[in-house]
Amino acid sequence: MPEKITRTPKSKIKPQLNPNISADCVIFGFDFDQLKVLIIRRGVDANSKNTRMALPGDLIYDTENLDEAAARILNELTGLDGIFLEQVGAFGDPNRIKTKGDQDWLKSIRAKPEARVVTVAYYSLVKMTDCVLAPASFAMSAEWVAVHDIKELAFDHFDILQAALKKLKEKLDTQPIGFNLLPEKFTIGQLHKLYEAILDKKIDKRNFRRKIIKLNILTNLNEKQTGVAHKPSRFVKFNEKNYRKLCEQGFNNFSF
Amino acid sequence: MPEKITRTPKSKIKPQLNPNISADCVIFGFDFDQLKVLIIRRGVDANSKNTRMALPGDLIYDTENLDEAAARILNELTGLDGIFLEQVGAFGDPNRIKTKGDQDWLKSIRAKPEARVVTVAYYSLVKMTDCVLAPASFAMSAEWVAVHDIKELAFDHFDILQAALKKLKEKLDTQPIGFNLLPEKFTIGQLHKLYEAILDKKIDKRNFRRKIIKLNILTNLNEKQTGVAHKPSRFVKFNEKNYRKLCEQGFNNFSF
DNA sequence: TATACTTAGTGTAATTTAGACACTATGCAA
DNA sequence: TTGCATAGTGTCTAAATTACACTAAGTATA
Repeated sequence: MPEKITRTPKSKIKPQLNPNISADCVIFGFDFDQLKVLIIRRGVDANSKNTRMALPGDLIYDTENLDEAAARILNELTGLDGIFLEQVGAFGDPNRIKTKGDQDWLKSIRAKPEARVVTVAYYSLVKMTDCVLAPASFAMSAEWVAVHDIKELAFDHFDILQAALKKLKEKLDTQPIGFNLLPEKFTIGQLHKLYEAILDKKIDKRNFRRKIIKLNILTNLNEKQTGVAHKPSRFVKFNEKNYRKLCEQGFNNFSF
Repeated sequence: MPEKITRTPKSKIKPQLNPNISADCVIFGFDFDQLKVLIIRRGVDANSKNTRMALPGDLIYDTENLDEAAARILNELTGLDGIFLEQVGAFGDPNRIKTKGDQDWLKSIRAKPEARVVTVAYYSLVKMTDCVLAPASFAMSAEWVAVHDIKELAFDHFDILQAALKKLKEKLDTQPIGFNLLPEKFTIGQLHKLYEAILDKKIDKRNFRRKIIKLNILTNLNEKQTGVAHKPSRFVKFNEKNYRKLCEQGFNNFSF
């Protein structure tokens, strides 16, 4: 039996950043058209024009667990709490932060820029409109960038992004997590477009509708779109109760 | 473009163990009946009878990457090289090594037993008969234990084992990795039993055979079982060429 | 040497799922 | 009033899944 452990008062008062372990977040959003990622820019110095694009991340405190560290980073940058967050994995090549450009940057922000750092990557699904982007301690600025437009990132962040994308696609195949990227009210057409954006392929409209409707996890709202230059769609919302019921039955296939 | 980096001579000559990062391995084996895991025992002191069961693991060197660290641990314990090895994820609760029993043990083997350690877990599939179990630096002894019989392990190793099992099951759903647990020559009946052991459920014999045979990744050998008290089965072997061909076509469903 | 025991090896029918495919409806814009 | 854009709907075919029961061949035993 694990015993109850109290943290040392010291660490409670002054939590220490661990120089060897960081957390990075791949924060996905959807603008009803493309899959986006929240990318931060940091310069070598405060006024630098020589900025680098990277995933938001930070060293972790010795008092927080990995999930908490990721949630903290997400919160500092977006103001959001209680968000879908899942680990991608650990990335720890000894040379992952050793290119010249990365080192110049690190020297400006870390006490021990040359320390070996293993990072634990997370991915998160957020409603873009809920985000209030704040200049967090670790970022000069933050912006949404279309996944397709990202060709290069600092450190090994491009690899991390690709791993997160892969994980997201796999997850989407077995669980309807896409709702996390949409507002409370949405249309089936928007959901359809979201799946196409994430899976990066065309999905037949009628087959998609049939399959998602059969799951019985959408509740029809008596409300139509307004102000759109086409036939308005009915709004639906995600039915969490039915979803839980479905999960209990051991539901695990939702691939297209 | 990442620049070419040379390691400092210092770290080449005297690699340092990083006190904050470890790797743990969940090494699976199959004895034609049950799914087994390689479990080590360590005592508080050399002659201790008060041993604890744990997963093999060790702090990592600052010069090796995470995959290499896991491969090193696997190799030190089993003598094996070039083995299926996949990351499960990082486990880093600040209290994961803080129970009294764990600390007593750690004090006997680590320079900084109270240091916060994040561990990166891997799982591996090996042919049990190929293993030559050696008392590695981090183990008093090693033994194969049936997964079903493991109720408790040191640290958070029980959680890690469960996560590895989950990952293994998911992987088995999309790729025929089970061959790694069987000898070169095996029977379809043995493979069938392996799937039942891993997925922990009965699978219809005829449906299993039909599905695996249709994949065309088994080569029939002109050799029968001998010395078995029943109708002998024909041996087959895994056909890697056909498997690669299959993978190129984007094969990804092998669930039962 | 006959019988029991054990696993090998085989086919079919019913149901469910996946995939391809085309038209009408409705609101706004020009 | 016409055009434009997306909403919303059904059917057919092929493929996959599931459930299910007997004979074959070798060893062990009485």
